[in-house]
Amino acid sequence: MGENHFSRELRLLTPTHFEYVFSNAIPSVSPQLTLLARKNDKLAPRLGITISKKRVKRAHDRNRLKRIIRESFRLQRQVLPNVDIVVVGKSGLDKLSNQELFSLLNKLWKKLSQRCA
RNA sequence: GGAGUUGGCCAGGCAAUCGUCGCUUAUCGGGCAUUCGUGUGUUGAUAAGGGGAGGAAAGUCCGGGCUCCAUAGGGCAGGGUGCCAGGUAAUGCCUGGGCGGCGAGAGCCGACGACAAGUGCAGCAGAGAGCAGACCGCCUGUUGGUUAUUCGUAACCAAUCGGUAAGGGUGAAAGGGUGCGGUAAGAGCGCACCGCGCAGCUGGCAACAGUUUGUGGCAAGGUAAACUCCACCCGGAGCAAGACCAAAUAGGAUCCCGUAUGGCGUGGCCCACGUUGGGAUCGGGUGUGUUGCUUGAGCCAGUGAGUGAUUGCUGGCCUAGAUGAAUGAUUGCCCAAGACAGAACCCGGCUUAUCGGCCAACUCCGACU
RNA sequence: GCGGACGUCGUAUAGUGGUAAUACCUUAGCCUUCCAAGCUAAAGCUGCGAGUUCGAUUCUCGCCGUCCGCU
Repeated sequence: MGENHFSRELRLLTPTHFEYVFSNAIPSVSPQLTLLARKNDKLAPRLGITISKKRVKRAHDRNRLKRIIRESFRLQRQVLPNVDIVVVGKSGLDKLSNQELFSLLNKLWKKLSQRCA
């Protein structure tokens, strides 16, 4: 297995996982995105994404945003501590270009790893 | 060459690196089940191979398949469709035809049955709006007045009893059109032509068309996306349907109602059919399990039938199946510079969004031969 | 994914084919020393696009938006 893989162990899969994060989270906020994190007992960080239909209307855009968030997480995974992260999309998220979203996420990952360290 | 109409097709490409979801094969390791054992099944990791969104995947507006309720049966209610014929699993779709409208043409558009069955509706304006109606006007008569007079009356004015649908005016709409006759003035009152209805005949499966036929006699005004009538169609719910596994809408406790001409069984009511209690609360326990899930009214090619939609036969092909949900990111090159946009049970249509490009057939205009 | 309901002044609601109504709000005036209350007046709406009709908020169709229910 390569170093930058992204398999099912690295995702939040069930509502109980999400509840765990929401109940006691360390935030990292920007106008378009909110990141919530909480330390887990695993050996790697895990990612969950919520973007509601109300915030981003088109399925096509929701898929695009989720792909880019996953891709960014995959590339920055080695830098992150062992935490569960939930990415919450907000209104206006679909206005960002791919480049803008990547740089925004990089900032937020760094902020999170500082706070959780 | 320009302008246009119709039908069909494509939906950026290539390379490198990293990554994602199924499938197949191989290797490795562990657990479980089974076996005396080899082994087999299941599961995990790695590697390789091959596959992985659309023409609209969208809206959910129709029609079906499939599943459960009864094998979905009868009636009422309700809803839908609406020129004719054909196609289809079926349709509100498609094809061909008819009729009407638009266009110079190729072509395009049309909820296009019935108001000479019944009931209703039409504000304001206007005299009158429904087996109509007299405001102005036109005309006969009567009465009164004035003028003229051949003393019989005549003309004009006013009032009034009537007649009249030609003209004016109102309105979205005022009960055929033109001409001649006719009349006090008029009028389908009569006649001619045109238009219209009904019947016959001819052509056509039919819608409908034609008619040098007969007849009516000018009505039967408009409106059915008003009720309604006529013809045809429709049982309800939806994969969060449903099925399987485990104790699993279970089993248990308490209370209330009911005890059969009753209750329940899925979505209006009655019948019929099936079944035999129903409801509330408490307590306990528990899945984001497996399946349904992709081979299908499937696609491609050839050929036969048909004007066509479509369909018969033969051969070939397998082309997403996720379940917090997969096609992406970065870089480089090329060009016509990339729009709208992401499957969630599956098909057939319709509608809506959409950068551009290609092909075929046809129409009109111009030039040349 | 499936099913259902609703769009009328800034807000909450009426309106069954003929000039779109009511209350609060807003603005102006009167009243008051001033404010509030009260009185008077004004302004401001049928989600969008087609169709039927003489005429559409109303009837029909298509879009757009909002809300609700079903693991």
